[in-house]
Amino acid sequence: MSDLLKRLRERGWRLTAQRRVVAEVLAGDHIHLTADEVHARATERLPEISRATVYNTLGELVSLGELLEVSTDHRATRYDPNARRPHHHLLCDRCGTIRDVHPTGDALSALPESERFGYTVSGVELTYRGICPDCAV
Amino acid sequence: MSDLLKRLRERGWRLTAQRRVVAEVLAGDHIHLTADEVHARATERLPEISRATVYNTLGELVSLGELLEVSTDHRATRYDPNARRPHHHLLCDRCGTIRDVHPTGDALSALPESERFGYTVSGVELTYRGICPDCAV
DNA sequence: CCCTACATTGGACAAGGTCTAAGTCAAGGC
DNA sequence: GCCTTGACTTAGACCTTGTCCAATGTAGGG
Repeated sequence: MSDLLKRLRERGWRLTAQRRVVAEVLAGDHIHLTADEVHARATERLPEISRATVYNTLGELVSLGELLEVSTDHRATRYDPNARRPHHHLLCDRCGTIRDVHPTGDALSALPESERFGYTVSGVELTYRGICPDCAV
Repeated sequence: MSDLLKRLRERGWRLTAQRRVVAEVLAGDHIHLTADEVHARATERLPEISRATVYNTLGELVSLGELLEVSTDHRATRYDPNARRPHHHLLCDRCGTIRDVHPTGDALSALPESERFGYTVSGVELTYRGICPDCAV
């Protein structure tokens, strides 16, 4: 966490209370909050933080490569703090819970040249779908 | 296309002019329209069709398994008529164009038991990202 | 400790999508 | 062929998510 803040400082980030709180709220594994959830949790620690600042900060962290946007459905975008460790997602179709997973193999090389249509392919996202243990009752 | 309408009729779908037009608009390969685009094209053939009906019809086709929702970014959901033929997607990060692709291998079996967290895994989506030839200039 | 460029704020705005109440019509029964 | 009825459609209000802006506040270098 303090690593993150240090890295950002080195890149010229001005360290404000708001930005620190947003970074704190996002720390951890299997964390995939929406912007509004981030705002709600940030408000607990810093009541006067505004929605606009949360959106701004999330956007900055995404462009700095510290945060990943995950859009699993037509609802709110979720933010994934594990941008520095590559991984994929396992999603519960009932409750929407997301887990980080690490499949074997290399999905990128599974796309043959003939299926690339002239695109320069730079990455691949895998989203596994299923029902989580809590919803399986 | 008439196959689709026939299948739906057998499942108790009442066949209206609006539903027929929506189905017609979605026919074809590499078609990934947003709801508003569907509405715009449907309006050309049936000027009085409403937005609500387009949304209703798209939603019904999705639950019937005839249509796939694709949410690649934080923008409008796109609808993919190739739900009956399994495939994945290749997406241009600049202009958002989507192509249907068929990678080799079985991504489902690439997720080991230890990474399933007790979920019943039923499917997997692959989204390749890159730059399309038109944007590569 | 001051200055200033950068950050934050609240509220207006926009896009995508859902809901409702009232009117319309497909299709089965006669 | 016509009636009936419950499913379908409609317009528009409304909700949620996200963006933008002008005014205000403040981190951090000098």
